[in-house]
Amino acid sequence: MGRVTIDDVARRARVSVATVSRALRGLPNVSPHTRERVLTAARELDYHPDPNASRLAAGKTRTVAMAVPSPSLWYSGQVVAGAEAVLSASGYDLMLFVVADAASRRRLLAGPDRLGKRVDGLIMVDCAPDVPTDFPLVTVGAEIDGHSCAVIDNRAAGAMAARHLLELGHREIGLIGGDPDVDPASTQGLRRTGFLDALVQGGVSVPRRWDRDGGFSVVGGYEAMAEMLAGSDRPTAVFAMSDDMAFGALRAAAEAGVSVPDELSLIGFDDHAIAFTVGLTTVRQDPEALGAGGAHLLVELLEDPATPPRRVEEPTELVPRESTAPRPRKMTLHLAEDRGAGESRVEGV
Amino acid sequence: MGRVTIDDVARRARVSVATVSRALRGLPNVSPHTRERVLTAARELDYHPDPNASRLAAGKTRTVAMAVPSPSLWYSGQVVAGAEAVLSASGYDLMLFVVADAASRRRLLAGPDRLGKRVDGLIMVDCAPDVPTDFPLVTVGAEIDGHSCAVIDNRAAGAMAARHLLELGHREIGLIGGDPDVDPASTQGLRRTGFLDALVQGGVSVPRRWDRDGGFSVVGGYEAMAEMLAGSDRPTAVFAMSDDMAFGALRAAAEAGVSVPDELSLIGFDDHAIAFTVGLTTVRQDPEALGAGGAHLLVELLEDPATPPRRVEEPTELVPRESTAPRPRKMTLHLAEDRGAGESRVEGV
DNA sequence: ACCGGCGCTGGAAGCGCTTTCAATCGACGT
DNA sequence: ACGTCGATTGAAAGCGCTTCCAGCGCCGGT
Repeated sequence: MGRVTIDDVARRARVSVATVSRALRGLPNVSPHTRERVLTAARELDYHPDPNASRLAAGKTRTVAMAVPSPSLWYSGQVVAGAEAVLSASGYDLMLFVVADAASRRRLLAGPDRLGKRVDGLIMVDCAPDVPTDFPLVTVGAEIDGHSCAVIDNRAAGAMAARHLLELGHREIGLIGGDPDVDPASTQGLRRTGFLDALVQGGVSVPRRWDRDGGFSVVGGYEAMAEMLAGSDRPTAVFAMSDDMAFGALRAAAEAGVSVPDELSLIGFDDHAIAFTVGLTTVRQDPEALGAGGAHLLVELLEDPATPPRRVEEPTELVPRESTAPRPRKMTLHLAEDRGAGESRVEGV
Repeated sequence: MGRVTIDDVARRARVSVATVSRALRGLPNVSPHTRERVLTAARELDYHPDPNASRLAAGKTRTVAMAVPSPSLWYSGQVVAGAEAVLSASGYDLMLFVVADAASRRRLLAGPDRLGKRVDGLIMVDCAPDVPTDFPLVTVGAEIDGHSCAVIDNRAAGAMAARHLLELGHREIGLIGGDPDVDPASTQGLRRTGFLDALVQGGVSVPRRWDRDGGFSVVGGYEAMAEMLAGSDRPTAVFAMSDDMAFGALRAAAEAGVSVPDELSLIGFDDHAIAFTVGLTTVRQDPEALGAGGAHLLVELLEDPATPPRRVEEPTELVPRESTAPRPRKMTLHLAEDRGAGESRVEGV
């Protein structure tokens, strides 16, 4: 088995290999009768063309690569799963590359050694090529000129979280995200500015000490929240830019004896499968759909290289649960007459 | 770029393509001087051999496949990440296949169409080939004769969970696992019987109504626990065979007003990144190490096909946290004289 | 000085498939 | 009945690399 070549099929069907090749690939100019004979012969022999030979001769691999920065994130897993499903349905194989740092990302594209010769196209998850390229690629999560992408409206989603907090009356608001100085055009940059801008519209701004980097990991979120809570003054609400970080934050709050949502409202992002479990209010996105969308886009592009770039946007949705609540009322009395200095607060119901 | 062939290098180095091929691959019978010239030429031209052409001619792809049943599980993500790291370090590319059902699994191996011609070897995660095969493959999680594997001692790990519960004094114990009638030799079969057997050793058996299938998903665990708690009598402790299910179970308990660990102890399995967040007692395993181990095993096998099968076992560890506690004390008074019937219970401290 | 070897090289035959390009065969038009 | 055109089909030339095999200097041995 596995040793059947196109010659065997040709011999059995009593035609030339050229005809077999054409018949099997559904090309025109093959009489129905001949085609039938070839197909039968191929079936009987359990023939399957050697993909490498095809590739060598034709330049197609029926394989696409996927570049993922952090494969162990829940989000990444979902995206990959979504993409795999449509790719395999379309007859493509999936090659997975982890591009944790810029170096490996560059190597992936710059070096035609790997990619170009091994795969027909590339799906980049939440990252983009460092240099422009004409290699067939689409992005998921991130957006970049000249290429199709499957994304969510991160600005709007961030704003959604902000408005939710604002509507609950919160004014002292913290943020657990990634690097505060990240590229504003990146996925997390948009989410961040969308959130911050909406807050500003509501007259609220986030002081730097409440704007922390949680590294998008559970323990990162834990530490960020712990530090925020250790400060002299605390926010009454916090937006964690991923549910993973929110879970960590929840723990930190519990350990600090800060009750959620009574003293602190927390909203996450993703609607991680586990989120409902702890009653986490969050902004839902569907990474599996994103992955599937990206895969569709790429297949479309490979099928017809002339396809112009498209942008498909998956919806996003606020999922209110138990981790957010109206801001605890605080009355602020200005005691003008009293000892000259400022103000003091009295907590009320 | 990318159009450089071995001929170009040969021409530039003023040697034959045969020599270039040998020199580049470090084969013997090339004089140091010649080799140097070839390497230089290759570098200057930024030459990279076409993997497809090599494969066609030599039969090697420097690519390995990974078959994963449920790619979106936290466990799977970790395994893949671990494997990817060592594979890419060893110069192999990773192809990912999702084999959700037996059909796709069979197709993957039986049909030499895909695998055999595309990859040098295969890593099967928590699953095994349906038919014996001599294709180079190793398993992760599962064990199977004749092939190397990277595993944990599921029996021992299951027993560990059982003993923990037993030591806390629990006697009414429930189980949230997969299909109760699963193959006892499979990953979950071993974990299950390890747990059950250890319980029996402690004189405890799990009645069927407390032995539920949680499908290894969060909501599956939720539903399983909800049903268990809805019954007339409840266990005082439950072992969820994955943390995901445990998270769901935790939620179900909360909704049922059953306090953990006061009224119900819950122990999970995995030590999911989020587990510490909810104080889940669990049995830790390191899926990333498993993936890395499997990858090593496969690389070893590919490098030297004569390598005999090896079994590497990763350690497992009980991580006691807040979700388990001593069994609530119950005194059972046999009121012999009283109204004939059996017994009644009085809860004590 | 002659011969068997050994180390290094180049020539050339594929690996299995795709793709011109030319040849073949009817059918059709006049 | 003859030339033509389109639909089919086959022969053959690669795709870029590996590898078998033969050729060639140059060594030590006799």
